[in-house]
Amino acid sequence: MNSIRQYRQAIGISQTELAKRTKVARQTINLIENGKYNPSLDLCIRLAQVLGTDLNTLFWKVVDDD
Amino acid sequence: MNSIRQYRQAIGISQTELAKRTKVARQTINLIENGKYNPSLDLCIRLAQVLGTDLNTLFWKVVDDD
DNA sequence: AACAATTGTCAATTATATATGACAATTCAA
DNA sequence: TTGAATTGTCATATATAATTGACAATTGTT
Repeated sequence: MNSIRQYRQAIGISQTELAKRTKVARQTINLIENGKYNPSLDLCIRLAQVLGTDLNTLFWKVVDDD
Repeated sequence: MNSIRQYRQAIGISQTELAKRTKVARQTINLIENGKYNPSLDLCIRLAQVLGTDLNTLFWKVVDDD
């Protein structure tokens, strides 16, 4: 689905630590990693910044149309 | 702020039409164009698709750090 | 000037993202 | 195999995204 977990583990931090750095609750991170909901743009941007990547890489799924 | 209005006008459609195509209320489009709030990721993705662009182009503001 | 289409905005409501606290399940090192 | 850290999940509460309807302000056309 999305690749937040992989980026998080790549920098070796826990959900708790990622939550702290992006200023949300740990449960929010958990739900997002498990694809259970739909974060706000602001949070997506904070996630991308903290994970050292960008919006497209984290959230843009190319849909091929044939 | 963001460049949704420019992309919308580039394809020559009204807020009402963009709202219809992204399946939200016109007021929602208006608020987003005027930077008054924080859309959901799902909506950001629909906007990027309808406007023929991508998340980074619409919403990723590069912060230079020096 | 008059009219139509578009945009800005307000108030009230509904849907849902996010918070908080708590606890069970799992993973992993001692 | 015990215990600590991490993760999954539940229930309740709060903040805010998004809807609906309506109307004023603006822009564009004839």
